[in-house]
Amino acid sequence: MSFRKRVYALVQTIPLGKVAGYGHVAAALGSPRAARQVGFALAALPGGTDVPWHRVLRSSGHIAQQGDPGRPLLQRGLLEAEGVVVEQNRVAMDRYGWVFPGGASEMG
DNA sequence: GAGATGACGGGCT
DNA sequence: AAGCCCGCCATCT
Repeated sequence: MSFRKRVYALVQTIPLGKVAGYGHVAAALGSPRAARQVGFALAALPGGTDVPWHRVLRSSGHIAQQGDPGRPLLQRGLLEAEGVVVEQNRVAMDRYGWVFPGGASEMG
């Protein structure tokens, strides 16, 4: 099982209408500093995958850019299609920010 | 085995 | 508050 495979398996656990950050995904995989690789793995995803890659954004809720202006544009449409409100290529991580199970260390 | 790259993330000004 | 720069880790060659 490669790092990328873990990414695909993990993002598939993101519920509809929610989003997550690359760093959060990487951290959930054991490499909180491998945020780049999360995107690297998602970038390798083909068209028509079973992986909800569009539910993965930057740490600030911003949509990433890949050089292809169509990718972030599609992501924006998919998010809105799920009920996620996007403003200026940004979503309210405060409202749609998904948190992976197992690392539930909220206190208070 | 080593070098180069990239859907990121945080600090400074 | 917004923009620029380097470092990080895994993948590809």
